[in-house]
Amino acid sequence: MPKKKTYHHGDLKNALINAGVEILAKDGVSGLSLRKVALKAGVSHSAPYSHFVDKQALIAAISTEGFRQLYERVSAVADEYKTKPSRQMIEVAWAYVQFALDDRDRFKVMFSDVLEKEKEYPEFIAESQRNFQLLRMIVEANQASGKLRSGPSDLVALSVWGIVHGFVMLLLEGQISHTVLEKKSVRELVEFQLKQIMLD
Amino acid sequence: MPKKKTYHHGDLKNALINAGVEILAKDGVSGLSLRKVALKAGVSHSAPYSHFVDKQALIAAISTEGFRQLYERVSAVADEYKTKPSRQMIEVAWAYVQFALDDRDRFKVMFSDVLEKEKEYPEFIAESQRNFQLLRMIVEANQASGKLRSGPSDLVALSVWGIVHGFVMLLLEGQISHTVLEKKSVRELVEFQLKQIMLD
DNA sequence: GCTACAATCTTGACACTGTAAAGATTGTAG
DNA sequence: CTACAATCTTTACAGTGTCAAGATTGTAGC
Repeated sequence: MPKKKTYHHGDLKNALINAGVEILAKDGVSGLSLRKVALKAGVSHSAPYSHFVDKQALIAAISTEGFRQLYERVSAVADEYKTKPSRQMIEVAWAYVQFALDDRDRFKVMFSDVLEKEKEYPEFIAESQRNFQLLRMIVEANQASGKLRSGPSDLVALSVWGIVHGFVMLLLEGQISHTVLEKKSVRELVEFQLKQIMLD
Repeated sequence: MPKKKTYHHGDLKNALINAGVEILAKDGVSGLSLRKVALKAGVSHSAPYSHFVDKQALIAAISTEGFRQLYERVSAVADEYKTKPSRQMIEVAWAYVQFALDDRDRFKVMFSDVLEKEKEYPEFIAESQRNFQLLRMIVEANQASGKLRSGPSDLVALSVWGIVHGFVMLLLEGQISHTVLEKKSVRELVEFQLKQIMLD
């Protein structure tokens, strides 16, 4: 897609989101400023305000887009292992972990307190709930094949998400001791985590 | 403790930490600025630099202090239920959750990406590992009484921490759907989470 | 095709932030 | 009592989010 230097950018909104993701990957969350994002997108420092009322709004958009991509990846994996109940859960969890490790700072932004008033961003809420519903369906499939305890699927899904998400967070924060990481690979650790909660 | 208006504050370092905690509770993480902290402590905006090289360093100190208090509470509860293996784990988890809910923003700061280069703050690392070792001991006690699966206690501790911590995070981020929260109290949800991983 | 409008982008400004440098004040070791 | 080191203030600067005013441009209606 060739870029003409017109006054009107054409697709600035998405350009800003992408620029934000790149900056996030390179400079981390503390390096993410509206002005840098604007600069990277090749517009003036105030241009973003035509598309986002706030810095928070841009962050919300970045997070929302992140959830969309997460959904893509997880649902693809879930689909791929649809016929293998014994592996589906671990592969889904692994995809989740990889997504986090792939883009650590974006993942952190998606879940951490950077976005303060989530309630004000309905798209963000919708997209994150869509992810939860996906997990819930996967959980129900696993319950049906006896891989997971029965019980309210939303609560069990919460457990599964919690155990994996908690692990990822501790991993990203560097709170998992070096000695543990030396003994097991991350993949093995995820597997171990899941085995604690899964039946067999 | 009466405050004399001397040039030398006397205990500015701790005063700054406490001021930081207060501001965190009132204005959240985005409202936490070095200058406000200094103002609240009654000193000039540059005074903090005599005690902390960075804003990050102050945040590290706040987090470290938070971990100390968390240790206090968790170890007290663990001790209290030392002779009741059936309840110890849930009470410990509940104390953890309450600690988070008590001071949401400080808890978030302790675990979220606000503190970027944790490695540079050995006290912070030490204090958080001390907490993990405490949990590990509790886990070993629960393994001994058959409440938890056997296996490497550090890994099992990781699972327990992960499942509770993940739940708390999702709770704090408002990612737990309203409908779930209507059906069960938070305490019940914690219990449900733990039951997924505990034996009986 | 022309025109008026609305969307988009730029410029300039402001208050607030973290941080550095230089100097003022004070406790304390010798 | 004095010199020094620790502590605190003052001043300054670049970077930040945000707002208001104006410039540019696509486009709907004639």
